[in-house]
Amino acid sequence: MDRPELALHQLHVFAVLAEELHFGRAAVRLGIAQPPLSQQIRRLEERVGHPLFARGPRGVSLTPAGRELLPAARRALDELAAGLDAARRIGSGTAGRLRVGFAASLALTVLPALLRSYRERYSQVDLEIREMTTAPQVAALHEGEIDVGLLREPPAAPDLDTRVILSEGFVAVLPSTHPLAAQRAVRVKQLAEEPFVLLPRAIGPTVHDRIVGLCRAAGFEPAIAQRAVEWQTVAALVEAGLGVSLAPASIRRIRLGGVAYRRIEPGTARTTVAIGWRRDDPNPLLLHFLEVAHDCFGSG
Amino acid sequence: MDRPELALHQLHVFAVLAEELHFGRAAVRLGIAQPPLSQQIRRLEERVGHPLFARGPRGVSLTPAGRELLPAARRALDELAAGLDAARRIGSGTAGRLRVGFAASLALTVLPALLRSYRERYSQVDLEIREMTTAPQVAALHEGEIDVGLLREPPAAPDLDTRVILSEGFVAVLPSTHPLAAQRAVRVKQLAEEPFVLLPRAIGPTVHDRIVGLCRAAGFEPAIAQRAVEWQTVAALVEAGLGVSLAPASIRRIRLGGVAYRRIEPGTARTTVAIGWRRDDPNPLLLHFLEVAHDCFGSG
DNA sequence: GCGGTCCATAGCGCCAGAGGTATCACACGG
DNA sequence: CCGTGTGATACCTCTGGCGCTATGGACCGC
Repeated sequence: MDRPELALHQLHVFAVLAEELHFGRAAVRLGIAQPPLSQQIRRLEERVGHPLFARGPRGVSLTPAGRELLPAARRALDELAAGLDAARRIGSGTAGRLRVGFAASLALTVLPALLRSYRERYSQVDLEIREMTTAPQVAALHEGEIDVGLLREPPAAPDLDTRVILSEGFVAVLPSTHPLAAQRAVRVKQLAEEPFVLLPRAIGPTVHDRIVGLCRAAGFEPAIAQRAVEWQTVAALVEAGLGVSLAPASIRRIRLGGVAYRRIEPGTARTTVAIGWRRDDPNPLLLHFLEVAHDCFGSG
Repeated sequence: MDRPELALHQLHVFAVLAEELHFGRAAVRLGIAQPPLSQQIRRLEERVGHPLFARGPRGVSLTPAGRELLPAARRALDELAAGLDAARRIGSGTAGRLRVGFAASLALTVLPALLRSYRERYSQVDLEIREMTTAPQVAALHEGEIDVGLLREPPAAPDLDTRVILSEGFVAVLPSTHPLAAQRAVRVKQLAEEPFVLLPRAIGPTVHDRIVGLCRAAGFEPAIAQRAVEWQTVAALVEAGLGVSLAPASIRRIRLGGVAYRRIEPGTARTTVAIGWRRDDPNPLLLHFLEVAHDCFGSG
């Protein structure tokens, strides 16, 4: 590509004059005096190599060469104005596309609140959310496949930054008719003989292993009677009496009439949810997303 | 439309850097040193208001804002390069559109030679030829409907310039078997008893009236036995024995085996063909057309 | 012929910015 | 730990060209 021969400024002047077809009026519209306008046009014509306007005593008219150049000039000006505008919107983070990965265990808890808040503030941003477990999220962040991830138990990765947005305990999920639901807190050991409803391990290996780990720490292997791919379904199955479950506390947001959530004892076990991103990612949308997350979940 | 905020030059620099993704190489391609390139990019980024490149130690990459601006910049640059090129071609008269009016009596004589010569030299010019008699041509020139006209017996019009490209006598058109074809020249009077083949007056009133005038000057009213809208047809009808004709000498270019063209006496009557154009027309195609006409038909 | 309209020309002041050189800061690899 | 390659920074020069005012010159209508 050759160096551009024309100045955009002159093309603008040209376009205005081509509309007015009158040096005086065009100069007024441009906010300059008439002689400078004449100069600009002359300079442009010199660069083009041919006259663009035919000067008459009753105003001016375009020459064929001018008629040919005009649409190109207009398109170029519009193109740039639009492109610049779009670039600025993206640069300022008020528009663009943000690809968000999330762990399945967050699909009905932190994710909706976060996305809703974000959408409210940045309605022009195209959010692309993708469900994936923690390890693939880390890989996808590295590959640039996603811009931000919502991770359970964030691993430390060299090029990634993470911020914990939620640290929560576990709760027992019980049918409200269950005897244990009468207690304010449930000892994990008390669930030893109960059938369990859990997510398949493949969906959320991290949280799955934590839950199974809790049971083992209490001295039993949970008897998994039923699997369900969404926490909502897990809750529904518990409500239907198919079993009990242990889940991160944020599951409380799923409110079902026949389900009771009870603090467990010991309550020391906690699981963290973090937001992760490429440390060197300059994308302003990311910063905004982090801000929104901060506002949503405190200074976690 | 607002004043443009960017300099095309910077967009060019931007586009090159976006291709190379390396300040050093881009600077070489641009033929400048590296620091000025850094400055250009910085200036552009300042105007846009956001970084366009993410600088890394192993080269640079585009930010989302940069990715958004790049296609717009490229399109604008291409647009302008193409538009400028087209405008120059038109300005220099090597491309464009030229609307040519012509009198029917020239359709098979001067017109083809002229157009062929012109097309050879200016192959990119879009020639639009339109058959019309002299008076409408003059009007069409005034209206800007045509750019140049080929006129029989050009009238003097205030805003039009004309140049005679051909001044020719008349010839008798005879079947080659006709007794008069044995003579080298024919007196008009000798045609008094012959049936005539002529164009309808509406097609070429000027030349038609000149021919009828020749007969009257020789003392008779021509008996028009047949009309034909093209001179080629006239010649063919003469060949077929339907009559004789009088025609401008350039009709000789229509070569038919059974037709003889003979000089007439007295040979003083001449008809002129002129090229006409708007005096103030800046169209360079017109100048070229006049040049070609000059070369084709001498400095007449 | 005179004033009005319209564009071109001349000459001037001024500064944004393009380009240069020299040097720095940083990251990475041996 | 030091060389190498990357881009950034500092500082300088110089000029292109933008805009101004004042004036010229062509044309038109009254």
